Amino acid sequence: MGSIYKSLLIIKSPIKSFIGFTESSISLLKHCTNHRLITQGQVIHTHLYKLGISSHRHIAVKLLIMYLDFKKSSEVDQLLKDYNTFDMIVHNCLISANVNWANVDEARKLFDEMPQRNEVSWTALISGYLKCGRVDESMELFRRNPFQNVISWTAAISGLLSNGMRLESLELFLEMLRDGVWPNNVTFVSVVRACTEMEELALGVSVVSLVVKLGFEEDVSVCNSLITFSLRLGEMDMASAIFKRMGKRDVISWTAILDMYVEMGDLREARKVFDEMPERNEVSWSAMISRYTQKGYSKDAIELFRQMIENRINPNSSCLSSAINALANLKLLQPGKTIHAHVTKIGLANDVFISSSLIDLYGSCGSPNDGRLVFDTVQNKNVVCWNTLISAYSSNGQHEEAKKLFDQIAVKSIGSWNSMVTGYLENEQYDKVFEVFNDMLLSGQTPDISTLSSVLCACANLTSLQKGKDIHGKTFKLGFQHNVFVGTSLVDMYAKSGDIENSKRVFNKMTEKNEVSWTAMIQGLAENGYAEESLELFQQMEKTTCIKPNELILLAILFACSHCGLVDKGLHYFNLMETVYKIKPNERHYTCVVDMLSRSGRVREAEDLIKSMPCEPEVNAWAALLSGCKTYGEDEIAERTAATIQELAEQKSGGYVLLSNVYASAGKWREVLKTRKLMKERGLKKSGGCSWIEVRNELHLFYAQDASGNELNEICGVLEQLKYHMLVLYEHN
DNA sequence: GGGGAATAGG
Repeated sequence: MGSIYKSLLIIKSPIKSFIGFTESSISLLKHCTNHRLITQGQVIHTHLYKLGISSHRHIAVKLLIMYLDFKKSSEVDQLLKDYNTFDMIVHNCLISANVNWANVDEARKLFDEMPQRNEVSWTALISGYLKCGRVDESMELFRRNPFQNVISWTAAISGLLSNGMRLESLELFLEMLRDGVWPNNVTFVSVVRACTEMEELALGVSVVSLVVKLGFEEDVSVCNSLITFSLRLGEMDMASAIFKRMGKRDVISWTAILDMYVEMGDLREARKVFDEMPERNEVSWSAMISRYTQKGYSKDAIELFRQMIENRINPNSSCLSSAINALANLKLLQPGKTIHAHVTKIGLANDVFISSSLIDLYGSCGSPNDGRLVFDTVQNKNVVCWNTLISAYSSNGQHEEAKKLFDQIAVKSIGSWNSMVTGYLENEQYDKVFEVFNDMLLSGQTPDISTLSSVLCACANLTSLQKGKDIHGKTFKLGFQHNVFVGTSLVDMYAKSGDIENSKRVFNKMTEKNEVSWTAMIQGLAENGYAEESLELFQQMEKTTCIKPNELILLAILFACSHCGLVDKGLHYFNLMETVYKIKPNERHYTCVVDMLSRSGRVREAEDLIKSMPCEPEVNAWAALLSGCKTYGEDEIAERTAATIQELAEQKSGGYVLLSNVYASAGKWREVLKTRKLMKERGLKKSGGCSWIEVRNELHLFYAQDASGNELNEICGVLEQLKYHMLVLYEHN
């Protein structure tokens, strides 16, 4: 960036004639075109005009290209007027400009008009057809091209590749070799990309030998594409070997190797490369920022984005969308809105990547309707925009809107289906999860890892073992049985359904286990009463892996100790939490310990703990304490605790529910009714309850809020009768 | 004047 301003100063300075001035002007104009520096380009134009050389043939062509690229039609018209010979070069410029604007038909008209054409005219049109997917027309032209050279071959090879015709492009490459045309560095770049996309390791290696034979092993671009090839095929050693023996490296080489460390899961090393890179451009910044976001380090991503702005690097659309994603993860609406405003200002509001990130941001921050506003302004919506808005609606419980959108999508992607599935899952509407899943299978869409994990999660929550087993079967059919996400979901599903044997079986067979997998198994064992095994597994995890215990694992451990009467062991782990594991116990951990102490009769200690808590105790903690008091006859503490619960009940709906449950368990039905009535009067609502039954492998769910009209009356009638019977029974006893 | 390599949303 700095160099262009210096060069501009030279032009402005009185030294107007030096050797190579024309060449300098041309490269400056090229620079302005490539970097979209329109104002600077115009300044240069004015100076060249004043110097009387703006109509110099080579300069005029560059000016024409620049204005064509900036779509400045009046300037283009003026130049064409000045440039009185409307020759082949001008024609070629106009053809390639039209190709860039996706006006290939206009380009064809110009091509047909030409009295004389050269290799450039042909190649421009051949690649023009390929760019808009009109392969047949392009190939027809390619076969008729009288000026076939390495460039037109390369154009066809890479064009076929970008149309997804990988095999055809490689066949064309072989044909080219048979024709006796030698590939150059650009050809190799395209061919290596074809091998990458086909994941053809052997073929790629033989291409490498050809690269060496023809002396391109020192070419930076070729090496860069070979690094990417190695990375995509998981050959990390090969990638770093190529990088190490490169005599010359550029930003792209460095960015590619940075990505290698990220792929290997070593973000710290990636950051080291990033910090040590001799040169960074917006793509390098963007790579680092987007990877931080993807791996869940949203705060680091935002921090890097801030530094980038401070360093006056212009963020590109990838960067902006990653930054917005990071903000969405952190639910930071206000800064997100600032970027939204900025994006609108610089004219990127229409970018599909940025727009879908914005939709996601508004959805994550609870404003799906603002996401809708963004959605409506996007001109070229793609399926991701649709899916993101669906997720935004459904994760905020607006299922009708989500469904309406979903039905409007003409060509649904796997993501569209998954958005619906995840939406219902998040809102605990498990029957809908199965409904969508069945529709999906009927439509012919194959589920992916995400779908199966979600559906298994629904099975786990419904403890529907039969359905879970069906899905387990499907994972084998689809070849996902070794996937870590699917495996973890299966472990969780079997554990939650009480089938601990199968849970263990799946866990032991898993080839890759992550933190979540271990958590699911440890938790599963603890909650199914296998406290000792759970503790053993925990110790095994600490010994054999480098996974650090998380909040949930420790909760499971405390739970296990509590239910097994291992009070001292439980207290031991509780004390290790902050000192060794560096995890601050939350209210749920405290509840567990309070419960543990109360159950074992150490009621006074339990009360002391609850009172010393740095966070607000859960109602459950008080309830555990109260039941401990009852068991061990600690009337004095019981009285205090009951008063506290009564007090809490005044503030929270959960308190009343708890209170009524406490009364219910004591058989005080009149008190229960009184509490319920009190809740109603105070406008407190119990959070939506849900129940279900499984009849002939079909799930039927009932929601508390679902019941309406006659159904509700019917249910209420039954309830009233039940209540009456209970009262009568109680009074008689 | 024509061909290409690194980053990117659900």
